[in-house]
Amino acid sequence: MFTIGDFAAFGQVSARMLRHYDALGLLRPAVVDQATGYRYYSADQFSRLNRIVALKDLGFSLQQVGEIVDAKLSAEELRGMLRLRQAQLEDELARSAARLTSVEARLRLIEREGHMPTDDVVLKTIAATRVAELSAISPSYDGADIGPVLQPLFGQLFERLGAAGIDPCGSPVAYYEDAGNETIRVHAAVPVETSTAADVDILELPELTQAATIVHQGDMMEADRSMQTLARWIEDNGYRSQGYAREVTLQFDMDNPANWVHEFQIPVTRSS
Amino acid sequence: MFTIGDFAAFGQVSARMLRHYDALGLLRPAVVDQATGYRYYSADQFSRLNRIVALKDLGFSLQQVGEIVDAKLSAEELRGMLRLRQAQLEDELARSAARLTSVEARLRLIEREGHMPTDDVVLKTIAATRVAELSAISPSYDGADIGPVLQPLFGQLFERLGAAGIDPCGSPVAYYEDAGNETIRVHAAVPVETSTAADVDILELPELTQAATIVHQGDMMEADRSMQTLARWIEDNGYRSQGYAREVTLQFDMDNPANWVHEFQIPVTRSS
DNA sequence: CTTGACCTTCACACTGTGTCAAGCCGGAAG
DNA sequence: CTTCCGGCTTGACACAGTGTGAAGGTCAAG
Repeated sequence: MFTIGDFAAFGQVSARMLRHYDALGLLRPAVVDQATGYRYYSADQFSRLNRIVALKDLGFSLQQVGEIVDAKLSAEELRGMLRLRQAQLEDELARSAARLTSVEARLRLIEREGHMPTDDVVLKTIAATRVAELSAISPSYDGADIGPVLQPLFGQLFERLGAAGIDPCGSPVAYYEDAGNETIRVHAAVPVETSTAADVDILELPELTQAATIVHQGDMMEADRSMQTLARWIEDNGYRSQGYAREVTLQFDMDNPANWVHEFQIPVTRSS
Repeated sequence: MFTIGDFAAFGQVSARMLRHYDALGLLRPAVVDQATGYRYYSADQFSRLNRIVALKDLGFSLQQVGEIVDAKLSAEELRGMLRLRQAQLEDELARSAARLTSVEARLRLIEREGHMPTDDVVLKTIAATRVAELSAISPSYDGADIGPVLQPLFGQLFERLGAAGIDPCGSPVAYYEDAGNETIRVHAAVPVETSTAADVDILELPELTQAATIVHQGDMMEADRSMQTLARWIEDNGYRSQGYAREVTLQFDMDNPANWVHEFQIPVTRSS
């Protein structure tokens, strides 16, 4: 017979936990003194304690541990749980590795620049969106060329939507495609509910399962700065860009570009 | 200006969390309507939100995130935190990998035997212990040879301790060393507080930083079964044994070996 | 009998997040 | 202008596993 303290010390758990297991019915003391309430454990209960500890160390919850040790599960169910746990652990492993890469990237960055970045890149999922859009050709990828094409395009888009009585239901999005001969096709889009409209193209922007995003504040002439931060992040964190970037306009001020806020989104995949 | 719902949807967090961050002072809405209490966020707050999310994704706690984004930390402290986090992540990674190995080992075992083992191996740390001991030579490692040497040895040990008025303060431990010529030296030890004694050897059993342990119930003649389970576990889980095993007697019944309970402890290290 | 170590129960704390309930508010439709 | 729905507010409870502390009873040794 062991007192709770002795049993705990030998079993590498705290007495607190033994009481907890008792309360959960996971491991009942062999004897409880009726008068004093003292718990006493027998030596052969170490087996059960060890099963519990072993299972818990595998990362199962106490409830799952309970189901497993009390053999409420068939071998088949058990296999299932273990496989599930295996998958979870593989996932966890990948996630930890990615975090580690990110932390290391940040350390490198801090060594290089002497401070932490204030514009932070975030990985997110962007849902598919139905948009109304217009497009046009710009002579180059240069911000100085794109602006004069894009802005009137948005003007026209909103004008036509207004005329058709269609309301935008989200923030405007711009994106670009190679159009050959060094030119690019500029798309001005805005989320809508309707699926038909006369003067504008209605289409579905596909989901981006994983997109690296950064918020850019200020004039689009300085977009390069943010795009470079983004590009470096993607490389440093072990991703590869895949497809065209999108620019979401979060705040627009006709008079003062310094007040603009955009989010850049680049679809990425893990590079192996 | 974004309502909490819009801000949340775009920032990939829940409105619940934004309220939480508000309460923590981590991210205050740009405007709170005094009359209604409605929170309104400005577009440029996405930067801060993203910093928070990025840091949180690195695995920092909200409190740490708060310290970091509010720049209460020098670059040096920041580096420190990142390094610490890096170490933690490496640790986590190793732990996850070990768990994964264990889960896989268990799956193999279940495939092989059709059920889960009921005797579970647990990895633990065993603290250094001061013991009083006697030793003798046994002709072989065979249980049939060891028993007749060990039992009288323990008898003698307890007798001498009793005569010297020294009380054991823990469970008896046996261990074995090669003594050349196929023989082994058998040690019978028991923890004590004193550091001097006449008739017995007093020494310190070294700490076992990592020991694979299993509880064996019943006669020591069947110890092989448990030892084999232990050996297989060590191999399957990517460890290597290192040094001599110890047997701790947790329950002893003079008359009925079936009631005996022992724990076997084998020091191990991760095999690369 | 006293003392000190150990036991009892009960309760609160942490972290990050979900969810529920009761009630107010904003905007659109009738 | 009313009515209605969806979104907002606060407050609370919950989860899982563990630590900690208080208030009080018990065991064993001196």
